[in-house]
Amino acid sequence: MTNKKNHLTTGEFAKLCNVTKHTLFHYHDIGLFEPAFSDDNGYRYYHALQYDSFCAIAQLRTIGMSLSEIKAFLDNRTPRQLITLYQEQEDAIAQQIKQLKEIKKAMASTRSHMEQALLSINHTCIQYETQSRLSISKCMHEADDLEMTLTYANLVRSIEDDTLIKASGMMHPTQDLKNMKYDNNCYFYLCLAQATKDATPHTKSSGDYLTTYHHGQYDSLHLTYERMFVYAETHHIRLGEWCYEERIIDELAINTDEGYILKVSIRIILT
Amino acid sequence: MTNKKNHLTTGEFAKLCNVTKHTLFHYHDIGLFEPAFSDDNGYRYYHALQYDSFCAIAQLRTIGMSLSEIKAFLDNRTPRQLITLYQEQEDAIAQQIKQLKEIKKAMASTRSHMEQALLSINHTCIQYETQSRLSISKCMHEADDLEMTLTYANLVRSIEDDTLIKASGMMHPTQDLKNMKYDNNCYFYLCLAQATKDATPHTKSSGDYLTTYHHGQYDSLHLTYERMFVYAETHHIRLGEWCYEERIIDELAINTDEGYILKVSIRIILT
DNA sequence: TTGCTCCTCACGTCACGTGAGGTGGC
DNA sequence: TTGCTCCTCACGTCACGTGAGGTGGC
Repeated sequence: MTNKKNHLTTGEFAKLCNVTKHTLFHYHDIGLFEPAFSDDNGYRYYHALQYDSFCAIAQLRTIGMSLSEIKAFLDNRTPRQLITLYQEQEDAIAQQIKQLKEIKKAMASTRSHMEQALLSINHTCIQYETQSRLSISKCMHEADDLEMTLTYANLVRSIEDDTLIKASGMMHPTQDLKNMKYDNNCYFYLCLAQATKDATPHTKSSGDYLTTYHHGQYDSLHLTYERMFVYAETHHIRLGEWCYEERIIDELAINTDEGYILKVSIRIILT
Repeated sequence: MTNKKNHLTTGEFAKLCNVTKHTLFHYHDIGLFEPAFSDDNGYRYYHALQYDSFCAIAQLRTIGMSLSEIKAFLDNRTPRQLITLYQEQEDAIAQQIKQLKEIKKAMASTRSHMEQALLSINHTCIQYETQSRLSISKCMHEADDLEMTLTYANLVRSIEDDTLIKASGMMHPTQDLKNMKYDNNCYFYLCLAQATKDATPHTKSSGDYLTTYHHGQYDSLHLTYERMFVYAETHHIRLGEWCYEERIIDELAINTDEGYILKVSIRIILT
């Protein structure tokens, strides 16, 4: 039997590796990493040179591999295999970085919209917006809550899982709203980080938009539109075809009963 | 009691939300998200308008919050709270991106070192290297395996948890190696992504290095050094103070008994 | 009635963490 | 002997997933 003096107990080896004893127990249990030998009384003894081996496992853990993947990899390891693994990981990381950047950007944008919304209560102004491509739902006519929800949920499900939704809302034909038909020919839309193949596209063109942040319930939305139309008329502004209602402060920021904040915007046609 | 016709069963609502029924069961269990009402026979019924509420939870899940954190957040949600949360998340994401970039870069670098090592077997050449700052261990004299491991492990533990190790190895005084004293005054070193306060720094200066990829066991390393010293002498090359042995292909890529590949490099002093 | 859905246990997964209760070595 | 370490259960955590076995509605 190997001399115990040259070996480390579970506790000692764990301290060396900066993990708890239980991690070593677990790795032993699943056969991923075993002590150099065990005593008759069940005591585990690790050899100092096993440290390298443990570090290899720890390294693969940090890149997110599961213990069974690590076992499989180490059982068949070759320099070529490692090179391939790293190549794959680098690609995956590049993907992740891209995703994270998009998420971060979307959050910052949402934040700034929220800040603006909290400042400008029901106040109409003119804002410039850049062009954006929207994915839109099927057209809705006099839809009830259930149908609307189903339509919206279908739109959300139609996009790929890892596509980020940067903004969402509803759009109405301006003419219908002027005629006080609030549930005719309206669509849900999503503004996505990447364009999706499946969903129907709609281009929200760049330009100046007559903009109001609507605070409160949906049923007072018609008042906001009426104010905007009056504003347009008194200022001799011609309005574009579509009215966009974008969700700025919703369920995520506030309880349903307190009312959302919507950013209502209608393009200004230069005459 | 509310009319069932206007409501969705667990299965229907789950499909809408793109999750399994069990997710809804679980959220119900922990009181995170409950059906609009339950029937006498225990059937759960969800209202279409609850979809928004579910989406809020799903959104917070995608940014990595735990269910209890989500519950706590939603219980106290305000637009201000959300803005703060997003700000924190953005900072955290920026950190993550930085980390991922470093990991990716380190992997690519390791990969290219490995590729080179696999091509250049025991062949001596001259390579230019940029300056790097190394964190070094305490000095070792005639240390055995155990002491060496302890020293190396201490060095590794001395750096902060999230600091990436880009490369590691050992350095010897060139003079000692020339005198065939292979375990005098040698140090372990780590090349870190960020400089750490605690560890002792050592600067590996930029310049041309006499370089060999040593394949095989440690005990044949002296042969490699002898070859390098002969090469230096025949080419009238003056060598720098330190010899660096960097681990290129180790436990992670190959089984211990097959022997590592080390990159041995000694700076060339211009005369 | 058939076929589908609903329900509630109860146990599994993943990589350990956290004691409890008992033993062994210096 | 004291104080520390070692061990093995066994159960907990997290966010569900996976059946089993039974019931209910159209």
